[in-house]
Amino acid sequence: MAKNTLPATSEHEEKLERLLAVAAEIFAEKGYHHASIRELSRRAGVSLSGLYYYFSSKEELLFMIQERSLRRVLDGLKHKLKRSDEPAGRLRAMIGNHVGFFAQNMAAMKVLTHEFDSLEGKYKARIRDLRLEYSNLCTELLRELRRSTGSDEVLPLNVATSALFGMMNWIYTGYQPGSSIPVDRLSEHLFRLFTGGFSSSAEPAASLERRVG
Amino acid sequence: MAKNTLPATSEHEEKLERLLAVAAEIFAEKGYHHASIRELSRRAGVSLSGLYYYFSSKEELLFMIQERSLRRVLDGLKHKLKRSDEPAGRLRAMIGNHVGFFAQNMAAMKVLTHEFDSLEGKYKARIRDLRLEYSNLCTELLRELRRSTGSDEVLPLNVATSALFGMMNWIYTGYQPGSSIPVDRLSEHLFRLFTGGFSSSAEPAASLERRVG
Amino acid sequence: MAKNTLPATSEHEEKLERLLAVAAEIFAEKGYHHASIRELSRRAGVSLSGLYYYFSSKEELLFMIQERSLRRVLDGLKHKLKRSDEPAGRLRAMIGNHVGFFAQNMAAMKVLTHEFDSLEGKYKARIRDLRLEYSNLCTELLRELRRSTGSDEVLPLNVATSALFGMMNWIYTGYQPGSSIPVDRLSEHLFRLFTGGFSSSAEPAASLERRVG
Amino acid sequence: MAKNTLPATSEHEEKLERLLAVAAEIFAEKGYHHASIRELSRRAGVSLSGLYYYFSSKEELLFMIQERSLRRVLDGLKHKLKRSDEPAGRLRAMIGNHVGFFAQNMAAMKVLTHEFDSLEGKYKARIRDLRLEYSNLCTELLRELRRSTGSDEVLPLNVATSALFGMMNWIYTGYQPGSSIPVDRLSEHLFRLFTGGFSSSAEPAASLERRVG
DNA sequence: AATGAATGAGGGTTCATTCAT
DNA sequence: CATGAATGAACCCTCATTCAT
Repeated sequence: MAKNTLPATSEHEEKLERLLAVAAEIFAEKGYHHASIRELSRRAGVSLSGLYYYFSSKEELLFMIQERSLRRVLDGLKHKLKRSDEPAGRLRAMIGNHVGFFAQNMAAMKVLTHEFDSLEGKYKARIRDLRLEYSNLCTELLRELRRSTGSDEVLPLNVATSALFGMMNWIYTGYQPGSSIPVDRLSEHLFRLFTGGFSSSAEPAASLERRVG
Repeated sequence: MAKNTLPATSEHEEKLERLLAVAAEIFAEKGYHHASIRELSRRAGVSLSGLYYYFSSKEELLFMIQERSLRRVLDGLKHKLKRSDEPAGRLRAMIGNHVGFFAQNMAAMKVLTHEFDSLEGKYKARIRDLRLEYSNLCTELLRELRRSTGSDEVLPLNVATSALFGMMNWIYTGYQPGSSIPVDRLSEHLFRLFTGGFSSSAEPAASLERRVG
Repeated sequence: MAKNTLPATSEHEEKLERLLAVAAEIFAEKGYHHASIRELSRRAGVSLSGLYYYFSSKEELLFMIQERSLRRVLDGLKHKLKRSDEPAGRLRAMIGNHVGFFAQNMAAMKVLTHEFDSLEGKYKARIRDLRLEYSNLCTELLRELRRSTGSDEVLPLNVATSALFGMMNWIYTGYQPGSSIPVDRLSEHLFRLFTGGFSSSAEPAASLERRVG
Repeated sequence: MAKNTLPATSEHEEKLERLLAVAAEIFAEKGYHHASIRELSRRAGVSLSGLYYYFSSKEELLFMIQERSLRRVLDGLKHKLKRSDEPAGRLRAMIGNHVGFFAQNMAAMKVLTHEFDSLEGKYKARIRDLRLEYSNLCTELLRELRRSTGSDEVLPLNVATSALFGMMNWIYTGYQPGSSIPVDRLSEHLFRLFTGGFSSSAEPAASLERRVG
């Protein structure tokens, strides 16, 4: 009976999405605090006050950008993990998912990695929870992998997780579009670099030192 | 009497140093753009206008913090590199130097890693040069190491460098003082994690997959 | 069927009346200028733009609240005055009417007493006229009373009128519902307090001083 | 030794006082919420931001106006009460003090009587305390007076206090400068009007009714 | 060497109101 | 009748910086 059965993405949602994209670009370029709603208004072609129909504060804007990015990364990851049972493949999927998403949503991901502390109160708490969920999931993958390779490593898993995220998030620092390696290759490089050190345990490092000593 | 014969470190320099330290803390806490000179004035116990005797703009303040940190890291590294000839030891020295410095100058190092894009014009150019020098030096260490282990890796060295810096810089994200591993152990963990993957080349990764497959 | 034959109180009028009541509450709570049409929209469950079908501006809203209240007070008073011929009874009726109406329409009456100056132009003029009519009627009652008691008071009647309104309007300042005296008693108190001073002329005050001196 | 021994009123304090006076005028004219800091800036000949050197928010401005007025009224009253021991004289002093202060500081006093609810939080609490102190002191004066005249009135003292403040505060509603009675006479009128009713208790009112009935 | 006082530019946000649908 | 979406004007406030002293 209804003229249009509600589409998956309403016009309203579409416009909000577009605003979030533009805002993410500005936040990524200038940093959250230096960015101005007035510039968003200009770039989006919407009046300053008109923006507030779509969000209720600059901070909510930041929150929405971070939340949607994180959710999409997490959902993508969970979906991919269903396809693989063996630990190395699962870690490879995780890295591929993260790096791939980063490459395709550079602005939003930069905001996600750089502007967590710009949030406050409830917003911050909710993003912290999501981040924790993501990071715990990742730590779990590492635990599986370690168990499967039988290495009795002393490297604390949280340090490993941190290092892995550091590698993945830093790689696009100072990135110039077009000047770089295809995402697939990059992911594979990072995967090997990390698992090489992570799975080889203390011994290979020792052997390395012997070899080079 | 000798008030005016310039001592090795003049009173003026000492006070500037103190201001830089306080400023670094504020910048680290709130981010450069959100931080306010007023707060520096408050925390340092100096009048707002009095501050401008020691620096000429907020941006110069940011520049000085970054420049001094980078120089000290670089100088420390160069000094330590003199003591060792073998590639693995030299890389270990580099990681130890960076992580150690980070742990001891958390605020300044956070500013260094987070606020490069907040600089502009000449300031930005000069910090870029120093960063490049540091990063090139690091890439050189990796090249030495690869040559010495004989691995004909396809992993591009700039990717490796990026990944290494990512690991080192990320490790103190969300750091809570007192709740963590001693710096020496942390450095060693990172060293092994990185070199394990970096030096084992494609083969170990392949063997890993065989093992887990 | 009779949807379009205008009833004594049309649906339209009923809804307007409800809106005026809600608006009066908001204006009383926050003051006219601080109150927002958005809040009226929220509390009344009508869309922001939907409101403008019932009134054409925020100021008209304020005007309507004041006008209707004043008219009802005035009409009530005139009606009651028909029942009594003796001056004291007529003044008592006036006070009872005012205080009673205040107690039953606290919000609207607060708006009436507090927000006259928030009106402008024609709206203000029309309310001023009504206020004047009310106040003149009241002054007339005082004149009757004075004549009947034969007191040759020097107290100017407009001062007396002002004082009387002050007493009546102030009494509900900081009023907490339920914590107070019944309206009838309150009216009687005010009536006696006022007439006691008003009718006793200069002499009793002198005697008072003698007594306490 | 000091160049100038600090004067009772520093230049800074003088300027603040001037700003408060101008602000009080604007608040009195347009109401707190409708008044704009921009207009204060214009009328005071100080830049918008320059104002914030003297107060930290619009609400603090309102608070300072109310607090200083109240304190001056209270201090003036306490001082005058020292001179008189007999209850009627003390009440007369109270009314004279209040009305006199109102006449000389019309703007500030209008703000004090109209904009209490525009305050919030701590500011509101502190003004409420002062108001309470004033109102309690006034109630005490009434209690003394009643005791001394031996009248066993049933009129509750808080109603009497309310009525008295209502009379005093309302008298300048719609006041036009120059068009009015001298303050002294006005005070005396109000004093007699109030005490006449307050002290004559139920009997005179009864006699009045008999007379007029 | 240091400061109190002042400023222009710009920030985020709210508001009453309108208009196509 | 009623609404979702949009707007221009105005709001309070903060900031880095300056300058006379």
